[in-house]
Amino acid sequence: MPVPDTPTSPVTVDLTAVIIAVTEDTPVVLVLSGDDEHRPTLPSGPLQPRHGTLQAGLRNWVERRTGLSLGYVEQLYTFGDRPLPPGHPRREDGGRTLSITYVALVPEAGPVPDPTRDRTTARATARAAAWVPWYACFPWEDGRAGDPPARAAARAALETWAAAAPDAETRAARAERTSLTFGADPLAWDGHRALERYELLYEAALMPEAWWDAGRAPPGPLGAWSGRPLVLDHRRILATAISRLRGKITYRPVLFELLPETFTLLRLQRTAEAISGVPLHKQNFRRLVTQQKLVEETGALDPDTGGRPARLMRFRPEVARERPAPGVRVTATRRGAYP
Amino acid sequence: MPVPDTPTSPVTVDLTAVIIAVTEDTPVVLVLSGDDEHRPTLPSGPLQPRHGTLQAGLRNWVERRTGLSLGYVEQLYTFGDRPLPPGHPRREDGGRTLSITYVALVPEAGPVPDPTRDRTTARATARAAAWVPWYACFPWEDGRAGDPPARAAARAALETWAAAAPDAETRAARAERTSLTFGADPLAWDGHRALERYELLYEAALMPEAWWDAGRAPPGPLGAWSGRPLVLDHRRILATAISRLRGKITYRPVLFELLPETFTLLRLQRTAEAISGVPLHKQNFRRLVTQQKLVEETGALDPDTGGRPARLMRFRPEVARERPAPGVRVTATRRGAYP
DNA sequence: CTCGACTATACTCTGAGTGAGCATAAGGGC
DNA sequence: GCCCTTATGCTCACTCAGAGTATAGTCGAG
Repeated sequence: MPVPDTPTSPVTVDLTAVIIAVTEDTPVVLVLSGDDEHRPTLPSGPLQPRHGTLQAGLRNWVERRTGLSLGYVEQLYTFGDRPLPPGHPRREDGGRTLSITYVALVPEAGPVPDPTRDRTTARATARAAAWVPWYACFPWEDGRAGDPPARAAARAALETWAAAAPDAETRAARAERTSLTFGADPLAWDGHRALERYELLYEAALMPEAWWDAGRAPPGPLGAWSGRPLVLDHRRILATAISRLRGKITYRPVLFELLPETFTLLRLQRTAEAISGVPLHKQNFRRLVTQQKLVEETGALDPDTGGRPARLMRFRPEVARERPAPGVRVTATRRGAYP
Repeated sequence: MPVPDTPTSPVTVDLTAVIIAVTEDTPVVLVLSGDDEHRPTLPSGPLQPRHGTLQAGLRNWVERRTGLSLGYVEQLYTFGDRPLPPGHPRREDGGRTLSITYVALVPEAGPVPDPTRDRTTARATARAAAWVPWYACFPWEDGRAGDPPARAAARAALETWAAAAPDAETRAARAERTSLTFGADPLAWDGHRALERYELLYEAALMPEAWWDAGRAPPGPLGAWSGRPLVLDHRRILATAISRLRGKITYRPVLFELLPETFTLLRLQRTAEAISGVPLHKQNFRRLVTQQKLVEETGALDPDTGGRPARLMRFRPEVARERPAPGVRVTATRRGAYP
């Protein structure tokens, strides 16, 4: 319902993909090799008239850029307030760029992205694709091996920031948010708040992106704990995807999108741990998965388990009809870390 | 990263609001009086250059259209594949309209929308705003008084549709989806699947919108069970909002956005029931809310309870720091319906 | 060929949380 | 005071989840 006398913005829409896999118990995301400043970038491309639907447009871009043909795809969020490049406070025509972002899950065994594929079609934009581990970008999010040092470092930096607030009220508010998202009790750590944590760190100017977006250089090296930045707001987008996924695995059987047709229970557990960033109790995890009837036996055994061979399982899709919210509960073991 | 040789679509962006309140235990949504065919429409307006952020643009439009100034607002979904008006298979310039949709929650006690406010600013587009009960649009979603007749009617219509499938495979798939979303067991009813249910009914051509979108008139009256349609895809958007909200109240304290500053526990329960469409066990609900420390006593009593006066409570925001997922569990009482 | 390392799998114990319902308290109308 | 209404307190049974112990297979070193 456009109103006649009101101008509308010229808008460019970018379709951006967060493509997730879990390889050797490591959660990874697909990026294209860096921009001018050598920062990795998520695959994306502009929405075009020939794209029938938004999702079709996304699949098309990903295929052209990386050769990957996606399976599970889900819309993530629409970002409209992109940081503008310094020196360009606003586009001349008053327009703006929207990013409609999607998460895609691909099984480890899926085709490996092949940038040459793109080059053969003579695209000037072809760049090398690579898998980057999530936790290289978010070291504080990986609690699988116990409370990571980066977590304490982030908390300390935030506490300094909170204490430096101009007035008591701001100080209290900052401390409140810090304790809410980075609370010191490892048992109360809430994996779902990954996005909140990134946003807090950004706001506290502890992420270099905050400085770049402001058109300035970071005051100094921020330390290894702060992780690897991506171009523009792509690290924020990745944080959004992580938060969303961590929630989703608890009530929908999406984990299986990340696994091959058959897998062992340990493999399933490691995948759940990779996504949630938390160590799980092995026996209880198996009990949960089996008595929820999420999987069924194939009858085959995995030959290279190392010890006693594990049974190979397969996902049982019927579970969706039987249980309202089939998924894996993720509560960290009290002892922290793997046994 | 636009690619030089690829055309981009001219895109118009519409910001659309699903504004929710609960009045007298009825969940309602704010609509503007009908379009040409007298169908209600959600408040919306085009994104403009002067809007700083998407959310600011939305708030601005809602304020201009209805006089409401929104509190809690959350992005819902971006729809890009709007049904095109019949006779216009595609816009001449190849462009399209995106709808970025938001859910807003307002307390019952909030200001009542006043369309005259808009008229005084001489907008030709001013139309009367009204609150429409959700369940007028989705009669099958309201299970508070026990299994509603509309639910059985919808299921029956879907089963007919499934049986009429051309081949056995399609037949099985349709029956599967029907039983997944509309399963006959009232105990297994999953409130979160509201969107899936609407989409299934749409696909089965049991919603008039499906016919309109195809450029045809529905073959006949569909029966009261099919509920009240909205303009374009707005009923789908509302279904998306319902699904999202039903999920969210279980792990975030958003219910309180719908309530005045102080309220009785029964009022809180009725609000939870209104949103979830399911009757709750009174004593257990109180136990949950109190021992989760979601609320605290104000010391005051509600004078017009009817029987024994109820204590007035208030939300305790500190709970967000103490509990990872503060919210109200919604499991229907086994007996169904209110006692 | 036996032992030890390693991993898979089975089972037990225990306490917290939840579904259900009974019982009691505190108002109002008559 | 009786009865209706709603609020509030409490019990009981049962399920499920966290933690840990115990047993079963397989491999490789000695």
